[in-house]
Amino acid sequence: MAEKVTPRSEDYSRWYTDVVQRAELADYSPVRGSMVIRPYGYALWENIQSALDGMFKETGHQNAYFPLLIPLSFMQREAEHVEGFAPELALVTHGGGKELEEPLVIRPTSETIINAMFAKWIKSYRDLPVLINQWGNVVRWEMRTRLFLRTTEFLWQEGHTAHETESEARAETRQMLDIYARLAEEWAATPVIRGRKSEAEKFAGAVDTYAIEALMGDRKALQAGTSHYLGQNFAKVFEIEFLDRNNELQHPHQTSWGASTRLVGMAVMVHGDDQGLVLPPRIAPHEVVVVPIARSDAAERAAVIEAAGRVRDELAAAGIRVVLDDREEVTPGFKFNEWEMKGVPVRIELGPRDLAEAQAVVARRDQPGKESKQAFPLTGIAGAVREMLDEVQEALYQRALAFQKENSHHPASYEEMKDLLAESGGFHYAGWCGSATCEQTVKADTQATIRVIPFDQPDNPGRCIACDEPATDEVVFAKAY
RNA sequence: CGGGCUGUGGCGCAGUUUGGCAGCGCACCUGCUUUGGGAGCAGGGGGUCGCCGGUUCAAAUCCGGCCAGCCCGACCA
Repeated sequence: MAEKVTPRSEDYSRWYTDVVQRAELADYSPVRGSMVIRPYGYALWENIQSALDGMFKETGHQNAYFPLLIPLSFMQREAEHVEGFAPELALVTHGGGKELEEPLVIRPTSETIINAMFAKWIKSYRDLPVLINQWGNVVRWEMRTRLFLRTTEFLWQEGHTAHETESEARAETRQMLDIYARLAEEWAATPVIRGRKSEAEKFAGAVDTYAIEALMGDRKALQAGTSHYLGQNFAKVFEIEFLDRNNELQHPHQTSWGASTRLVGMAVMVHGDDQGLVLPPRIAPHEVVVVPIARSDAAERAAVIEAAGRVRDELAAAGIRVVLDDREEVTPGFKFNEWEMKGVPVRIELGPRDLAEAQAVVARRDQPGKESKQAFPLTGIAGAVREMLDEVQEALYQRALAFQKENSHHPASYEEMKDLLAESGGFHYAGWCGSATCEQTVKADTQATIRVIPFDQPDNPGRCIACDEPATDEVVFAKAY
């Protein structure tokens, strides 16, 4: 596989690109801006996917699938929506050797086609709520791309719901944002800030956009999931109407919400180190790798391999995702480095010395080096490893949380914020008067944008960091991906 | 789309200044010895030098054009 990666401190961008490729998460494809997700990266995505999918279903959503190709005219119905997406649309103009009468867009998101269908399906308040999710791919013609973080085509899920009332729809929006926050925090071990987007940052066509924002290792913010309250905007233009309980015609209130393979990039950037990936156990394709240390003596070798197989079976029986690396063509030292590159949370080494003492040597990925290795008795090893995996999960979260706190600032003045942003990035909590002008001023001066207006607000938001007028909210400024 | 860098076996590069047999390291294949932190030795396979054109006896090398990728900015999950 691979040797070393560019050190994180030397060049974070290159470090990220190196790690993604050398850990075999993804590779560049022949098509500009698009990527191939390799089996190891896809396994990671599948774990994220199944965690989310489970939470969606627990909250009453059903999966469905809508087509990739959307009539251009559908996209044009909602004015803000088309304006927002027009620059990044990919168009299909020919099919079957002929020019199409109407161009088709490759979906950048599916609000329009889904709502066109909702209009057919929703007639009565008894049809509501409609709670639908779709797993699929979308295409947005991006100028600058980065593996997982921004590619022309990416995988995601998009939820689309319709409700009788605004309050019900708004509650749905918040519920789904909470699910994204749980995914980030409980599964990906990444603390996030929950909040609302400013007018400038919100989804094209939404009334309100909510998002979770996480802090990456280079102190830049990453939007890790969004949830939109769409109001009746789409319902009106797609003529979705239902008869309410008073026999009156109404437009439903709607939501949409999405999270993408970007979450894979987030996990890489939050936890990785100079040895490569560091994966939170709950989303890691393999939670444990067993590496037998077998010398040439045939009998000894057979005994070690057999014992390693038993350890593997015992862990698997305990529900742990475990892999036995019994390759003979590479040395144990090579395997250690390779699995560290791939971020496997726990490694078990088993050699003749261990067999003699009925033990195995266990190493944690989040505590690199030989020093942190410890020996566990083979008896009851599955339980001990289970416990260690939980500790690793928690330790990764606590470390990321400490990093986020260290890099969250409450600048006393605009000058201070500008200096801090130029030096080191991070989250900057500051008052904002609510004007787009001040938002733009900050962006022009510092490249930082309002990432979120957090739900958690202080009693008094103080004064606007840019204009010093009384603030309406405390917001989080940061440079973002 | 602007600025910068780079295109030479799978990967990383040298060779380009001064035109003259296409090389090195890693990876790959075979064999033997190895195996507790990226093994050793021996043998072997693999490249129309990004593409098109020009100059020349001769082009990876000089000239013109084009294309692609990466990094930095404006747009975005």
